[in-house]
Amino acid sequence: MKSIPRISEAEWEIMCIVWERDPITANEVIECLRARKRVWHPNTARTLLARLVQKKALAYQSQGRAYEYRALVSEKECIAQASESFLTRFFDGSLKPMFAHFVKRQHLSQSELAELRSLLDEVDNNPSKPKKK
Amino acid sequence: MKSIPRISEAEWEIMCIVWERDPITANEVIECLRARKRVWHPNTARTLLARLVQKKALAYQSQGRAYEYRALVSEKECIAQASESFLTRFFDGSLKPMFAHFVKRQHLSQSELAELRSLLDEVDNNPSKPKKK
DNA sequence: TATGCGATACTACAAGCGTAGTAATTTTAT
DNA sequence: ATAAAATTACTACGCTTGTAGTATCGCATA
Repeated sequence: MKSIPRISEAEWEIMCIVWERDPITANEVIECLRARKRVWHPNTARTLLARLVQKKALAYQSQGRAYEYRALVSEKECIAQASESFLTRFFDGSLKPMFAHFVKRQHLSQSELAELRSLLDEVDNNPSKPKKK
Repeated sequence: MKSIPRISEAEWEIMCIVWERDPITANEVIECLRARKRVWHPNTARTLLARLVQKKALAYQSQGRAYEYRALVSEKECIAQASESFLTRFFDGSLKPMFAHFVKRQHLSQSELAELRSLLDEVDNNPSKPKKK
C-alpha cells in the first residue's frame, strides 16, 4: 500500500497542472500557472516542483534540454486520501452527518437534489465493483 | 462577517474538547486528552491552548485558581469553513462529484443508502430556512 | 573556443506547527 | 511566613510552507 505524500496547498496547484498535461516541463507549468492567473515567481514554481520531486509525488527525466515532470501519484488517490482525512477529522468518519452538512448548507435546486438522488440509485443498482468493460 | 482563524490539526483536537465542555480549565483539557488516549506532554496542550488564545479561537478568564477557557468560534462555523475549502480545493466546489466520490468509495449498505436518501427528501420538503421554533 | 542565455540547483528567510523544556508566579500546606 | 506544589508564561528547536534570490551548469552561437 503506497503511502501518499502530504501535498500542501500551493503544491496542490502544481500537481493539478501536471496531472492535466503529464508529462510536462517546468516552463509549461509556469505558463499554465500564468494562464490561470496564478502569479508566482517562476522560481517559486520551480521550488515547488523540486519539493514535489523530493517527496516523491513527481519524477523527472532530463529530457534533453529541459526536464519533463510526471506524476508518481494519481489525482484519484490523492483526492481519496484527502477525502478520508477530511471525513475523519471533521465528521468523525461518518458519511451521513457529512452529507447532512452539505445538503443543508445551501439551497439546492430540485434538479440538483434529483441528481444526487440518482447518484444513490446508481450505486444501489451496482453494488460495489462497477468493473464494467 | 467574522473571519475564522486557521486551526491546525493538533489545535483541532483541543478545540473539540473545549467545545464539548466549554468552559473548561487547562487541566481538564489535559485530562480529557488522556482519556481519549491522546498522549501529549501537558505543556504541549498548554502551548496549544495559548496559541488558540492568540489566534482568538479561545478566550480565557482568570477564574480564581486556574484559567477557564471558552471558545470564541463555534464548531459549526469551523466545520462549515473547513468543508467549503475542502469542496473547493478537491472538487472544484461542486457537490455532485464530491458526493459521487464518497458513495462510490465504499460499499454502502442498503440501509445506509436509504438514510442518505431520506436526507435528501428532508431538505426537499423543507426548502432552506428550517427555522423552526 | 569563449560567452551568454536559459535551465536547474542551492540558499534564504519568516511564519506556522508539533513538541516540549525552563523560568516565573501563584497557591497551598506546614 | 516559607517552602513546596501547581499553574502559567516564555523560550526553544527542527520541520514545513510560501515565497523567492543567487549560483552554477550546459548548450548554442559568435
